[in-house]
Amino acid sequence: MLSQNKIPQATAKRLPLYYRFLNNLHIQGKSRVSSKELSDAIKVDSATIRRDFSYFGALGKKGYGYNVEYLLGFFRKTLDQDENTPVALIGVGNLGTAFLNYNFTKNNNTKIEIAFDADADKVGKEIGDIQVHHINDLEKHLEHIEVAILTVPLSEAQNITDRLIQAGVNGILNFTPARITVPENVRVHHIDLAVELQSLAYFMKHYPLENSDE
Amino acid sequence: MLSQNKIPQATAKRLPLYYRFLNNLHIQGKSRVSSKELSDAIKVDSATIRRDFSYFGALGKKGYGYNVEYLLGFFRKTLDQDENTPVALIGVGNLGTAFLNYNFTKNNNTKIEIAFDADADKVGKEIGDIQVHHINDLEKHLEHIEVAILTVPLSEAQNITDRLIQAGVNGILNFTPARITVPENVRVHHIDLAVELQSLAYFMKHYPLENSDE
DNA sequence: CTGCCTTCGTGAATTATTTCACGACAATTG
DNA sequence: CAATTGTCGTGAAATAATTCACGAAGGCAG
Repeated sequence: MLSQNKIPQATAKRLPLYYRFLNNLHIQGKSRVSSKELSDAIKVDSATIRRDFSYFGALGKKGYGYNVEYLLGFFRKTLDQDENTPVALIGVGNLGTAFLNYNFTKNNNTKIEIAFDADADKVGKEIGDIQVHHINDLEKHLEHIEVAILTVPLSEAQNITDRLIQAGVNGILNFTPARITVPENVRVHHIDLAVELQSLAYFMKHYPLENSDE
Repeated sequence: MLSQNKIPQATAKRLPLYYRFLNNLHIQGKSRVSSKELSDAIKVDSATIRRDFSYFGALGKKGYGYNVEYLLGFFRKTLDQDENTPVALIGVGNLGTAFLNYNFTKNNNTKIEIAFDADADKVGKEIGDIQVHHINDLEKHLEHIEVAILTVPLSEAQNITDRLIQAGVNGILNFTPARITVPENVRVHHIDLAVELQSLAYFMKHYPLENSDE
C-alpha cells in the first residue's frame, strides 16, 4: 500500500500531472472531484485514475468522489513537494533560456539554482534570476546539486555528462539528441524534440484515429 | 508484415531514433551493424531492436547483422522521409525561438514553414529563416498545414487549439501544461516540461536504481 | 428514514510490451 | 570444405499496464 516500492512506473509518471491539476482545483475553490471529472480534464481513463490512486490506499469516498484538499495534501507529501530539488541548467541557448524564464517553482518542487554556458558573453549575466557561470567552473559550483538539465550542443553532450557525473549529479534531463552513456546509478530521461515531432508525423500518417497522447 | 497497421505504438516511437542513428552510421561510412551495436548506442535492448525490425520483415542476415545502407533506405521509405511534413509554430517565445533556430531538416522530414505570435514586435521578423506572422492572421496562412507546435501561454492554449483545428490542423505537439480538448480525429502529443522534471526527481528518490530512460 | 443514485476500489480479463532462449543460417577461419 | 562463430528471427514466457464490470458503501432527495 504505502511503500513507494510498488508503484508502477506508468503511475509514477502521472503523479505530477495529478498534483498540478488538483492544485488548480483547490485554487478555484473546488472541494470535491470525481475520477470521471479528473478524467475529462486530464484525458486519462477514469479507471486508470482510480487504480493509480488506489496504490496509495483508499483516498476517496464511494458515491462521493475525492476530497480535493485531502488528496492534495496527500500528494504533496508523496511527491515531496515540501523539499525542493535543486537543479542545474547546462547550456544557456534558446532552449536553456526558455527554462530559465519558465517559472518552475509555481506548483513545483524543483528549482533551477544555477546555470552554465561556454559563451563568455553570457557568463556573469542573470537570466530569470539565475546566475550564469562559465562551464569551466562547473565543478566548483555543483556541491549539493543532483539534477541537471542538459541543453548543450550535441558535440558536447557526452563530455559534459561525464563531468556532471564526476561532480555528483545522478539525474539528467537530456534534451540533446545524443543517447548519453552513464553509470548504472544515474537516471537519464531523454526528451528528443526532433524525434517527438517525427513521431507525431508518423502516427498521423499511419494510425488514422486511434488512441494517441503520451 | 508490411502493413503499417500492425506495428506496436512502442515500436513506432522508436523508429525516428533508429533512423537518425542509421543515418549517422552511414555518414561515418559504416556499412554493417548488429543489433548489439545498435543497442549499445541507443540504449534499447537488442532483442527489442530485432523484434522492432522484424515487424517490417527479415531485414538482416544471420551471422552478419544489418546492412546499413539497405536498412536506411528501408526506413527512409517507411518514415516517408521523402515527403516533408510542413509544420506551423504557434508562439515565438523562448521555447518557440529554440525550435525556429533548431535545424530540423537535417535527418528529418519535418520543416517549420511558418510561425505566429501575438507580439507586434515579433511580427514581420524572420527567425531562423522563418517568417513570423500575427496570430490574428492564423487562418489566412494555414492552407496546407496539418501539424502545429504549440508554445503559447497556458491561458491561450485551448482557444488557439480550437482555431488550429478549425483551420484544418490535425496534429499538435503541445508544450503547454494545458491538457487541451480536441475532436477524436486530431492527434495530440503532450510534452510537459515541468512534469518531466518533477517526474525525474520523483524517480530518483523512489526508484533507487532500476531501469529508467524513456 | 427509505430507497435510489453515485462513485469508489478492485478482482479478473485483456492488451501491450519486453525479454528469454534457441534453432537456423551465413560468414569466416584454418 | 569442415568446423566454429556470430547474429538474426521468433515462439513462448514474463512483465507491465489498461480496461471491464460489479459489489459495497455512502450521499442525497423526498
